[in-house]
Amino acid sequence: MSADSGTVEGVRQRNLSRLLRLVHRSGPLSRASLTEATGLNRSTIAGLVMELVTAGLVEERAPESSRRVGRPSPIVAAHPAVVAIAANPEVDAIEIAAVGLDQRLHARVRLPQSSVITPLRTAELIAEQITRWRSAELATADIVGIGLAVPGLVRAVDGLVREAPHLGWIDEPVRDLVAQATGMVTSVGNDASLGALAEHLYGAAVGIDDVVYLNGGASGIGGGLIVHGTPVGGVGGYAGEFGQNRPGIAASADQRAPDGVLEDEVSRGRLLEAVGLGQADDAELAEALDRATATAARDEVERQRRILATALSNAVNVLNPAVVVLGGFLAILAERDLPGLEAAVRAQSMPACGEDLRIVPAALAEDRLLIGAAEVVFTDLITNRLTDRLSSGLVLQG
Amino acid sequence: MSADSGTVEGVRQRNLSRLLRLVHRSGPLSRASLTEATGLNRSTIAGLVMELVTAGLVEERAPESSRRVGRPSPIVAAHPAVVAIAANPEVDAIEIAAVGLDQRLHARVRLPQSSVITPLRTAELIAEQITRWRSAELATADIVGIGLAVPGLVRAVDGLVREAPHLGWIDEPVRDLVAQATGMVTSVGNDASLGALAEHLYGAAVGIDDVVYLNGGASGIGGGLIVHGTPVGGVGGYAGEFGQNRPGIAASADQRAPDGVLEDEVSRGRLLEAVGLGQADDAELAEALDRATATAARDEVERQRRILATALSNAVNVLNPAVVVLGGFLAILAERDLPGLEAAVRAQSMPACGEDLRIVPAALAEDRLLIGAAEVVFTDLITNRLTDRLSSGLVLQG
DNA sequence: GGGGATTGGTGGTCAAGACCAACAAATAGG
DNA sequence: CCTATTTGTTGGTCTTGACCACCAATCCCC
Repeated sequence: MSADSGTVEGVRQRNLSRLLRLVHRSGPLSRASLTEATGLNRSTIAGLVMELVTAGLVEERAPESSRRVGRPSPIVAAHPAVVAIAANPEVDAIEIAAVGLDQRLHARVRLPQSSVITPLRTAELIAEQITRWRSAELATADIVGIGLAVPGLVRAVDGLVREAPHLGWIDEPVRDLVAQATGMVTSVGNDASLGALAEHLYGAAVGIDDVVYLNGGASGIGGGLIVHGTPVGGVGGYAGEFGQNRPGIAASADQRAPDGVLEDEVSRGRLLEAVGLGQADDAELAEALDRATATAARDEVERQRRILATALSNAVNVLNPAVVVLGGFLAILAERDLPGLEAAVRAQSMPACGEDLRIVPAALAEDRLLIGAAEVVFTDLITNRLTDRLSSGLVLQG
Repeated sequence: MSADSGTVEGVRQRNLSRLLRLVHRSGPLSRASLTEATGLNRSTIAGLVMELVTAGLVEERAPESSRRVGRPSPIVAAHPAVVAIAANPEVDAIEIAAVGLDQRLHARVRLPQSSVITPLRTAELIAEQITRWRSAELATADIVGIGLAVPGLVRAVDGLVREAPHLGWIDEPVRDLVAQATGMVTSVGNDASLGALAEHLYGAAVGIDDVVYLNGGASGIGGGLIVHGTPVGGVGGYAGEFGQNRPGIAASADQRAPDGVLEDEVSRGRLLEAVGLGQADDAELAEALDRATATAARDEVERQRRILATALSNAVNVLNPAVVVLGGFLAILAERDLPGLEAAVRAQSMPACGEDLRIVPAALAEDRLLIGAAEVVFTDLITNRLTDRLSSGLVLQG
């Protein structure tokens, strides 16, 4: 409301946002490159940067030796003290991290839990961890908000966790609980959607505006969409649930679960079973699959790849993405023969849709969920909460 | 380039666009309601409206008797002379219309063709029709561009028709051909995507930001997506090809085409066959289905509805739309028991995704394709080409 | 070490656009 | 006919950014 988009003051807001977004996403940039990227005047850039510096959001550093003619341009970087707290509650543990506006991971802990974590306990643990960090790693930090990645359906409007089967949560007002416990602005999102966001911004799909992301975890298959460069939520914010789709299965012999959904057929559990493992992490699973000589194991891999290919084709036909990013055990399945999978998907898609398509494994490690959760906080800060940070520079008038 | 988004001049551009978009989409509005809708100052609105009036894009009319206290506010309406030409080439005919910025259909013809129309012939026919109209219905009209709705895959960047199986077109530079023949700005889009756009703006999904649209025609099933209130194209612009998806079919007895795609199973042809008709339009088909007593016909309807429900569920899980709009024979299938179809879709979707979902038949008649095609022209005009229309009002300074 | 090139800093001017306040116009209702 | 209310109209103000000129800083290359 205060930053009317139609008014002249709004221009400055937008330009400040553009600048901050640039240095946040692209990393440290010289002032010269900022003028080039934005098309604004040198003096304008100088003023905008100064405002961001005084707001404590950005830092200017001595220029690097650029190996170029001319006066070196100072480097503008995100202020290292600005951080967001990201958290990811799981069945057996909760992971909490402090992610910097400069894309650095300032701190990170994994707090194992003896029993399944509750929403209230989640809020408590986050609050405790923040106070602990505040007197140590984050003593000088400027915490701008909290982002949660929850393995379940999250209603976008109010951060209510509708259902997190893995955690046993139903209709839990997680956002409000955490906000109350910490007194900080909090946002909650679906873990897979946040993974998609992270891969889009910093991972395997950087610069790609149309992305389909599927992640294979122990509990099933989740996913997220990027359309026009922005994450897709749908009305409720529940979009991306590829795992619940009913896949077309060409050969009926390939079907294991009658009337089952994708994650019943393409599952980590079935892969573990096929190689005779009880529990294993992704690396162990990949290795076991590499070693496996039994035809049963290989057949299971091929079966799952066939079904996955059809499921991906359906998504490709509808969304025509430039890139499909696969994470978790789906990446393992894919990487056993990436061109083969691409070919299989192309064969079942509209030819034109297949042309521009690339299938790639996820590039970010497990902290992609935390990065994505933090990113939501930063996006909110940059686009909506900038005005509040820009303290009164109006004294000059007197 | 000229209208930098970060500069002050861009503000006026955006405000002019907002105003014009409002009167175009919402119809005639009083100046008072424009100030309320935009939050801009009265005097600002006056200036903006005047600029649009002098540009010939908008008209001011005497105020209506508002039955309210106070000075009556003049009505701002889209200028009735501003029109876009919309065309829709089909197998046996080409349909051409002149759609007004005021949402009126100024003129419309259907030109039957003895043989399948070629791209070149399409361009010629459009050009001829325009010259014909120019000396009659559109004598005083201000034609701002041409929009084509093509039943096939259209590459977004250059308007190349990659493949229109129905017309036998492959890699035809339709946009350039039409632009050359007419000398006018031309845009080309997939017919179903344009139908989705029309339903979103003026039809069954007005005000809904997340829409899935499926249209059942004689040649198959096409579709379009609206996400965040804007049409989704994907990288190439081929998004929305639901018909090529491989549906999950729960009961193998329901399968007719082995390894077939959705439009092989759910098809107008199979319905006609089931009721023993050779050719029929949608009304006749609906009536025949109503009359049909043979269990074979009813079974076929139920079979197609089952498969359609699964296909819709898949889309609902991934996109979490607020509304699914069904057109063509899919509307006939759906309307035989709309709550039943909704229930079937809900049963196969994530519960949360199903909650906010409504399934509705398309509200616009067959001209929805033409409306959508014209809309693309208007959107381009409003967002990109406004600058060119605003002729030099700089004389006042002297 | 000097010349050329690029960029930052400062100070000032200029144009553009939106806002604001006061006034005029037009209407309903008494 | 008069008043209250709403809205158009007008002229002035404020903020913002562009542009310019000049100087200083720093680097590459000769």
